Amino acid sequence: MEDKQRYFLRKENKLKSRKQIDAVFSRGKSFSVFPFKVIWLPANEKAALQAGVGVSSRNFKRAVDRNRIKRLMREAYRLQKHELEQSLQAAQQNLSVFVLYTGRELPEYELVFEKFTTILNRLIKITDATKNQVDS
RNA sequence: UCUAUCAGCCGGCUAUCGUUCCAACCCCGGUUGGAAAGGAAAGUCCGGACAGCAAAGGGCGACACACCGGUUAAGCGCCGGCUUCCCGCGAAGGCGGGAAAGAGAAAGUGCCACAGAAAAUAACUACCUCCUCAGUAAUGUGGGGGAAAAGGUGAAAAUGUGAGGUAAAAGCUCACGGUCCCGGAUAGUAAUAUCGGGGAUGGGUAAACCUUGUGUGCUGUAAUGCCACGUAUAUCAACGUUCGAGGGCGGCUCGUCCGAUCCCCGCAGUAUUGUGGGGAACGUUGAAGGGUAGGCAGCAAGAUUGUAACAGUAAUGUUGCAGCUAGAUAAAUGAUGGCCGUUCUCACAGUAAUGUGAGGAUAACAGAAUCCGGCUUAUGGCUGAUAGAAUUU
Repeated sequence: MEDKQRYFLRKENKLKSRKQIDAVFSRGKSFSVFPFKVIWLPANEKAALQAGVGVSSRNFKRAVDRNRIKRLMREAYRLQKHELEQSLQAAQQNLSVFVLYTGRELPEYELVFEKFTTILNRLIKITDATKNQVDS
């Protein structure tokens, strides 16, 4: 059969530069999948897909809780992002995504995993739609 | 068994998928190996290291500190001692524990709730005395003065007791005390204690202003140094132009800004040239502005960690031996399982200790961001030591 799918999440796949993040926030479009808010921008100079996660320190005062949520989000993203990558490759597009947690309570891992499935599906739909626009 | 204090530790092994850094290897983005949060990493409250800027000297102001000695790189920390106050024990000398907002109230100003006549230039009642009036008188009315000894109030009422003294009294005088000041002896490094001498007799409050003494330049690792990149006769003002092409500003960079020099014009001269003016270029200062926010160093071997011995009442120090122990930057150290251990609940067996099975939990407070020494705050469980209390034998 085919090779086993690898689930990397390296430095190159993360949205790290302050400039890039500011660009995503100022020019990107967004949608919500409670308790998450997704901001995306169909452009990226450095890689095909870069993603970042964030938690407001207004809702979570302690750094321990913020770290926990960000770790859960990264884990859920890491295990499910390969489909989005394939679809991007097919559409020949680059994408920057930033996911914010807007809830006020500590989430369970199962919930985060589920919600990320729907988030990634919507992103795939969006890329397919833009692809069709380009084609037509 | 419970409470308090101190010290130590926070599960172990393993599977799958991953993260950051380091090293090695090669097919150059993969493989293998190693390392990867805390006692508070927190608050940013003190003190330093390190770095940059500033800097003649003095005064005013502001802020901090305030018994003594030791300790330390340093400190408002820590250790030991002194004084005062509080609590307990004791017949007492004293002992044990705790706290201190521990310089000055005799430089000045202010304030002192309620109660009380009055809270600081004390006369309400009661006391003494003088005058007036009434009355034979005792005495009483009104007014003046003396007087802090008595009363009650209060956290606090003008230094306590006794004697003299007086119309009544009063440190008014005397004796013994208390408190404060000055100078002395003894003990102690000193704070201070004890003893004796002289003088004074002023209520409290400085966590009221204040006074005295001592100390303090400012900013912080986004410090700071270096590299790369960006744009190109492309801002304005002032002053200026030689031995060499850089300097300065900003977190960084560009640009503004300027020089050597170059160009143009006038005048003198045949000419090299001299001189004057203008422009460009550039230097310094100031004002205003655009872009970028990437990389490296700082940045991980140190007032280092563990341990032993020695010195010291202790804080702490010295020496020996062993070890290397996170370095991210939208910020790594994780997610999901399994077994063992610990613990809780239920069921069964057993007099009981306990055993078996099923189910649950696996910890609280909390996440490095330049690094150390402290302080403060948040904190569940287990183990050990010490002290106290209760119960059983």
